[in-house]
Amino acid sequence: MEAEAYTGEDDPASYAFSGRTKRSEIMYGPPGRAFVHFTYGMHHMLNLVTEREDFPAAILIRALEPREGISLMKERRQTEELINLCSGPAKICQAFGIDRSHHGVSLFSSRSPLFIKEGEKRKEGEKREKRRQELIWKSRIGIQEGKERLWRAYLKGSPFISVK
DNA sequence: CCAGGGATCCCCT
DNA sequence: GGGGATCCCTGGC
Repeated sequence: MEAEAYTGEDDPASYAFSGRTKRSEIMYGPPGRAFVHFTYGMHHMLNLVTEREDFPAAILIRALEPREGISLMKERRQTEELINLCSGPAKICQAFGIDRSHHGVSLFSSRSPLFIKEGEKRKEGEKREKRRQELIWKSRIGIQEGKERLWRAYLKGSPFISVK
């Protein structure tokens, strides 16, 4: 529902800005791996490594619409508000139980403890999407820069995002 | 070796 | 709208 791109060594907000370090190393690896980042002493954030090997890039998963496992997510997040379960990068990790143990796992493999799955086809009788949902591109959250990089994308009209 | 700061969230005012 | 919680990577000395 909402994600941000961090790409290249010339992106000041990317951990690859200062080149290959222990922290940024995974961004130089093959695409499809989980990059779990720990910050502010208490929060995890989930990224998907993208681009070819040796080119540092990742997508930060910032928000999504909860579909399954709602009750477990509510318990982990200590809230009854559906809208508050996954409306932020650290909230997602809390709701899904993602931590550093997931760092480096393949998000493309169904054998992983965490992976991306193609969406189910709509069931008979369910409302069919008339057209592709439109993406809105804005500047990234928490990054101090102008509008030179509109690298945050979210589904237009979705209530399940972190910031309007 | 140590200080600074961070891709956040929650609670208070 | 502001501050605290609280870990760890990075860079500078």
